[in-house]
This record gives sequence, structure tokens and C-alpha cells, in this order.
Amino acid sequence: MEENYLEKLNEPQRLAVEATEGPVMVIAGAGSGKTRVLTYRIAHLLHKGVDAFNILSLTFTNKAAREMKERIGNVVGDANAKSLWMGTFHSVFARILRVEAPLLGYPSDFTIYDQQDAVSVMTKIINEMHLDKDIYKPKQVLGRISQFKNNLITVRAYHNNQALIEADNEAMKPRMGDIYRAYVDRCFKSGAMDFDDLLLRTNEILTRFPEVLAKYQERFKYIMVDEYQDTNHSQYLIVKALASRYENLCVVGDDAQSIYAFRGANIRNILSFKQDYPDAKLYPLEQNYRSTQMIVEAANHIIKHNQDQLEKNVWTANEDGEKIAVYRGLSDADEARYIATQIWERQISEHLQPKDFAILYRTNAQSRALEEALRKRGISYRVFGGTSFYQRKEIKDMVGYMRLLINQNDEEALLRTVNYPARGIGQTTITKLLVAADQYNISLFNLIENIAMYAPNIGINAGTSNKLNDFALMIKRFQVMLKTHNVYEVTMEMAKTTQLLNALKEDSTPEGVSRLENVQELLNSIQGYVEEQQQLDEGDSSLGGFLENIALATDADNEDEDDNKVNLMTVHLAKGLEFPVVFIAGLEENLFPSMMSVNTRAELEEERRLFYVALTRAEKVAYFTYSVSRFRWGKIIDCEPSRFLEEVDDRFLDWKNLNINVRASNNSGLSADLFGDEPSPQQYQQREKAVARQNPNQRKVIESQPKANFKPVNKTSASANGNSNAQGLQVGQVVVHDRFGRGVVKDLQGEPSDMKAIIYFDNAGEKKLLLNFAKLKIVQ
DNA sequence: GAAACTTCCCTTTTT
DNA sequence: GGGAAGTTTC
Repeated sequence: MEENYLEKLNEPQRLAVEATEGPVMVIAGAGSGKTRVLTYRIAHLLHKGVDAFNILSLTFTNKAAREMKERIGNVVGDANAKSLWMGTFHSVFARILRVEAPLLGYPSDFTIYDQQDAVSVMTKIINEMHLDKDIYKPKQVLGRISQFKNNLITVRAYHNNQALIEADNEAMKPRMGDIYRAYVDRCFKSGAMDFDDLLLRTNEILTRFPEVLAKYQERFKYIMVDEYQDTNHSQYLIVKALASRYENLCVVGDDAQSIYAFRGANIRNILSFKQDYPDAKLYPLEQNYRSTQMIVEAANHIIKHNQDQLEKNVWTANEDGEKIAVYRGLSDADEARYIATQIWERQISEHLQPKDFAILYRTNAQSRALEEALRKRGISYRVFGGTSFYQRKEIKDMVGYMRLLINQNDEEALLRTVNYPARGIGQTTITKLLVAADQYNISLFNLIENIAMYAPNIGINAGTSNKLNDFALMIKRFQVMLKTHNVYEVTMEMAKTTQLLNALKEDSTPEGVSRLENVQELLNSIQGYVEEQQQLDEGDSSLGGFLENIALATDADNEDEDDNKVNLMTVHLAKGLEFPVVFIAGLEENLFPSMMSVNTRAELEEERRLFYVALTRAEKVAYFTYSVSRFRWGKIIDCEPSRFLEEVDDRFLDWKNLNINVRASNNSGLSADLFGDEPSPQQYQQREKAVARQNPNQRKVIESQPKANFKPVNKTSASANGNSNAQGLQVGQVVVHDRFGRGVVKDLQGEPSDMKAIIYFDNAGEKKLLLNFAKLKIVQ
């Protein structure tokens, strides 16, 4: 236990940490040490003798949870930190639902449908109901249903709510209620929950089963919620229910950083905390430790344009800092080139590394131009977000089979896999099956496994019937195999038997090769997962556990072993992060603020908060850039500077190229500026040498494959903290493992990057451990 | 039933 | 400019 940890806090921080009993709200301005407070508060609870088992901490991202756990481990020791429940709402309540969902008639191995699955279900429903998909746009309809669910409006409640029905009638969608019912039924029959269900069903259980509620109230005596301003109504109710017995609830947030209203976040949750808990203690954190005076004041100045906000006075004792540079590009390529050049120059002049830079933008699509400019400069970078690894077709195919093994009623998984790789089961057959399954009210898989019985009645010939039967038998066989073999072995066998690997191997195009690599990467990560989980006390090396992890994993969670790269991400993903130098790109009307968000004041204020979040990520230096034209939807369009730029007082800004006075509609002078400050090849080489001298270890890597974003999931406390070390381990050495205790290394196998050790433990016998995951201390 | 070809959306942000 | 869905052809 680290001593004197309280001395590392300022006065309000310390008070917030010490107020462990009763409701507490911490209003934490940007950069004011919010994470520090949460971390030390938990450490303080443990120090006071509270059992880690009784603490629940809800964070906004898995990444935040992991980092916090690590930091707590540093203060109180890993063993103590281990049994803390810490994670996102979705992951924590998914875990609870694995136990409790059967109360509602769900299988405990329920599938979690991602956005793609949900859209696919919805598209089918709208087709089957013969509705016009231009009026009932699947994504829009799902958005509406998401609103219902996040406000706990069930299908029945909807049908009893005249106001909602009228609103949908007026929106020309009178069938909304029927669609909602069909969607919920369909998911239920598939044994599947979407993201919103994870919260809605938790609420349902806590309301309908008081003994279950009591169990978790008793367990979670101390509850902490990070980013409280971004909780929606459903999350709010869960927290309220769980905390209502002991009321040891601590919420931390900043109304100025609420940026998730579009997915139901309700800023009122933070504004009305004092009404919900009249005894609540309030601790405002106003000293910013992150940024320069310039950045803090400019950010304060920006957020003042919003009407809806709590009075706050964020200040800093840091240095003045330089003004915010504003650059106007003539095209998105020009804007990107400017940014790349600035990164290049600052790396040399300020001794900065690639990882010290972040480029933030409003939409994922903006990354392309930026990537290209960085590649041209030979600057290594990393893109967060966008199409994630698990959304790729080849991965979803593979995962489809895996899902089917643990939940054979998962209709989306079945439809995806039944004819891939092609086995002669086409659209006509599928349609017949869907109709029949509905008619007999059984699941698709159920129908297929008894197809011989049904085939004559539903017009399926003997040949097709056999093919379907073979498919069902194959799935059954793997289900049996799962009982005796580990997940990796089964998956590998499945990839071979289904010809999935072979089909990919035959494709020698670059895309095909990359697909095969992705599948291999997935297989590796399964192997890593199995071995890692086997080493944890509460490890879950089951297929279900793996699938849950990847369903709730996001791209921001993936860690790259080489993270010294320029960071590219949306502003949303940047929340909670900080970087010495930040570029905010694409500050144009209809882009930032988004075209979709300029109609109401509330929407516009959320965009402004987003701008505030972006700027407050910067520690030392910030840049604003925009362009007068941009490639969008395959066309070049003219752009106007963002209204947000005009809102910022000039005393904060350093306009870089005002002298080139070109209107968006006038292209004269374009060529001169577009290529004006490109360095000559000689200058280029000199700079490269300068960088190499300054930083000999850093080789310039050209990075483009999204694959590089991917790491084995759930990499909790691996080698990063230094006490485990794959390098330098030798046969014959004595090591100590967290769980297995003392052992002797018998053998080492595999590549250095993926090495396994056979270790004979005094108390646990012989184990094969992956050194990337195993926490080993070398004793002699 | 499957491959080749064409058209249509798309871009707001994410668990 | 790109990926998915729909359409045509074998």
C-alpha cells in the first residue's frame, strides 16, 4: 500500500476522496484530475477496510476501466484490485445478465447483437411487412426504438401511449408500434439482446424481482460512476435502484463535456443530482493541471456561448503557452499536408515524439486525407475507430459460426453461415425456411435439424434437405466437441472443416491475403484469450466469455504494442485523453458543427461542447484548421469556415495565412499555395537525419492496415507493467507466478514474439504459459 | 443457385 | 470514392 497518497491531492480532491459515505457529486472541469480522484477514492475505501467485492465502478469505456484498475493496483497492490468490479455499464450488466437473464426467459448464453445485426433484423422485418424502406429506413427506425428502450418504454407501454403513437403517425410511420413488437419478438426468439437491451433487461429484472435487487444492493455497497453527464435514463435508473439502500454513491462528471445526447444521454441527470439526493455533498474541481493558460481561457471563452451550463471557473497555474494557430487550407489535401508538415517540424524543434500528437476530427471519413499526407511524410500514425476489426466480413463470418455453437437459435448467425462458404443453399430455400419457421413457431435451427420431417410440407427437395441436414449435424458435432476441447481447438477445427480457411487461401488478391491474415489474427487472439483466462482466478475461458468480450469491445480499446504513433480519432473517441499537441481539423460549417445538428439550439450546444472537449485535450499547443473545399461523396464541394471559429476571440488566435485571400468560389492562386511550402528533397533528407539523430530507436513506419489496430481482446494486466518479462527467461530459471506460485522453467517454445514456457510449479504441476500474458517474476 | 455486373446509399458522433 | 444490396446472366 502506497503511503501518504492523500498528500498527492489538492484540497477539493482530497475532500471528495475522503467523503466515502453518502451521496457525493464531483463536478470536474476538464483536466482537473477527475480520474485521480476516482482512483484514490477507491484506494481509500480499500485502505479503510472495505472489501473490494463491495465496490462497483462504472466507467465510460473499457479502456478507462483498465487504466483505472492498473492505477489502483499501483496504489494498493494487484491482488486487492483484482476483485473490483469495474467496467462499462454494458459490460458489467451483461455479466450480471449472464446469471439473471433466465428469469426473463432468455438463455444465459444469449447473443449480443451489434448494430449490423440489428439493422439486418430490421431490414428483414420491414421487407416481410411489405413496408416502404424509404419511409421506414431501418437505421432510423432502430434509432427510434433505441429511444424507446433507453426511456424504458416497452412494447406494451408504447401501445398505451397515445402521444407517442400520434407522433409516429404524424411522422408518416403508423406501423412503428408493430415494427417495434416484431423486432423485440424476433430478438427474443433468437436469444439475443441488442446494446439497449442490456440496460433495459437489467432494469426489468431489478424492478420485477426484489430479491435480485436486494442481492446486488447488498453486494455493491459503494458505487462510483464516471462521466455521469453521459448516462441515459436507463442507466440512471439502474444506478438509482442499486444505490437506494446504502446511498454510497459517487458520481463524477462535467456538464460542459456532455456529448452523447444523440444516443440518449440526459444532461439533466447531472443537473438534478442535488434534487435526487438532497444530502449530497458537492465538490467542484476547478484547477486545471493539463493545459496552458491560453488553452484553458480559450476553452472557457468558447463554452460561455452555451446557455445551458453550470457556473464554473476553470483556471490553471500553468505557463501562458502559445496562441492557437489557425490555418485555412485550399483543399482537404492541403489542410492535411499542413498538419503533417507541422508535426514534422515540431518533432525536431520541440523534441516531440509521434505519440505526442493527436489529430481530431468530427467524422471518421476525414481520416483518409490525413492518412495520406502522413504517409507521404513517412510519419507513423494510428487511426482509432472507423470500421473495427470485428465488423469485417471475414471476421463476422467466423464469429457467426462461433455464435451458433453457443446459441443455436441466433438467427443472424445462422443466416450468415448457412451458405458461406457456398453449399448450395440459396435465397429461395432461405425464404421457404423463414416462412416455415414462423408458421410452426420454431427457430430456424430447430427447423433445419429436423428438416427431413418438414421438407415435404414446405416444398424443399431431397437434395437441399440433405444439405441442410449436413449443416445442422456439423454444428451439433462442434457443440459436442466444445465439451471436451478448448475454444481454440474447436474454432481451428471448424475453420478447417467448413473450408473457410481454404476458401480464403485461394484468393490471392491483396484484399484476399489481408482477409486471411485477419482470420489468422482472430485465431491467434482466441488462443491468447484461452491461455490468459486460464491463468486468472475468476477467468472465463469459455466461448461465451470470448464472444461477450468482442461484442462489447470497441476500437478505442485495442492496444498496439508500438504506440509511438500520431493519433487520429474522432473528437468523441478523444474524450478523457490528453496530448501535448492537438490539431482540430475540418472546422467548417456543415462538418463541425455537423449539418445534422444546426437546427436547434440544443443540438448546436452539444456540438459546441464537442468543440470544447476537443480543445481541452491539448496540453501545450492547439491548432485549428479548415479548408475552403473538400472531397465529399466523391465530389469536390465548397466549404465555409465554422461559426465556432468566429466565436473565438482573436486574442487567442494566430491566423497563419490570412494574407492569401482566396474565396471558396475563386480558385485563382491555388497552385502556388497548394505546393508552396513543400520541402525540397534535400531539406527532406536533412530533416530525416535530424529526427534519426534525436531519436535513434524510432524507425519510421508506414502504417496503413487497420489490422494493426487489433490486439487480443481483454488484455488486462499483461506485460505492460514491467514485472513480467518474456525476454531473458531461460530454461532452468526459477520463477514465481501470481497464482501458481514457485516453479521451474522446463522448456521454451515458439517465436520470441509469441513465446510459450513449460513451467513445472511446485504446487500446481506442469503448465504451459504464454509469456505475453503470464505474469512471472524471475527469482533466480 | 452462383458469379458477374450495376445501382444505390452513404457520413455525425458509439456502447 | 467505396461497400452493400439488387439485378442480370450463365
